[in-house]
Amino acid sequence: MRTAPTRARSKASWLINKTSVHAHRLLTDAVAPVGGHGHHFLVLAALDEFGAASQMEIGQRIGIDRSDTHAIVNDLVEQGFAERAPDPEDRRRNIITITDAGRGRLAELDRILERVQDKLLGALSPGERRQFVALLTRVLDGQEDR
Amino acid sequence: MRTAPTRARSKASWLINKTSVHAHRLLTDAVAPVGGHGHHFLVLAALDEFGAASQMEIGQRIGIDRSDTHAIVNDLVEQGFAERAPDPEDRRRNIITITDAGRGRLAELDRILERVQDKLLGALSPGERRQFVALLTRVLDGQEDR
DNA sequence: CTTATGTCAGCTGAACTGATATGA
DNA sequence: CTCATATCAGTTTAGCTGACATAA
Repeated sequence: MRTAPTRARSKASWLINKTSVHAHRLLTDAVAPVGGHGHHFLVLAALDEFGAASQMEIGQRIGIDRSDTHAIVNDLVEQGFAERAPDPEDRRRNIITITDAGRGRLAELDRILERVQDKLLGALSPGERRQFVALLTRVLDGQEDR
Repeated sequence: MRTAPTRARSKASWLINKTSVHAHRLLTDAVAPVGGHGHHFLVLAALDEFGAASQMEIGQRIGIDRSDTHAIVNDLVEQGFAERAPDPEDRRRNIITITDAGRGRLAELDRILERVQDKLLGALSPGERRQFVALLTRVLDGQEDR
């Protein structure tokens, strides 16, 4: 069954929004059993990839609000996946560091997200998936360079 | 500037969600001056393309909740873009019909969305846009056939 | 003084849930 | 009785805004 009128289907913005709803649901469903939200993965991934950072930096890297970064870091610290310490060089800042437990958690989330990816892109061949991700990345970059 | 860690970037679900936020903002910004929301376009488009329908049918066609369909149809009726009348054959139902004013509004929204599309996919060539939409459509269809 | 960072409280819109009334 | 449809009220969550304290 076609779930939408073809003229609406031709609008990429609608397609993206709808797909995003599915993606989000797949992700939250997959992550729920281990407790935690999608943003936890992003923050841990940023810490693992770029090293310890201030909350401001983390938020900018992954494109989330500083208020939300604050809350997520709180969660991670509470669960022992990250540590928050004042920056001796700039006492306005907190330096956030990923712990060993955090790296373990990250690996776990990574596996989960890999499965989500498979479910989401199940209709595409490996080559098409790469193409799709490449196109999406360019679209997103185009938006963020505004 | 890269706005996200590469390992997170490699997750299509994150890319889609982020792009969706941009798309949504572009759309609401573009539609705001004429008053109305993105869903108004979808409902009008569905009515124009498939003809008068019950609210249930409309909601299913464009994939939105019955409660929200109700509210949107209220708006459209209030603005004179659609009419709601009881179905003589099944008095549980309302038959929603698009008006001439509604068709005019639809054309207007269509032009606006075309410009949104251009802004959103500005980084892609015409051929790439077609490819992108085709891939997105297949991903979405794959999700909806669950 | 201005600016950057962190923290907190609250707002808004989207998607959804549950309850209810009515009619098939 | 059940099921489908419409309506309404309320929940949840993401993304965001504004205010404020602290320190550069």
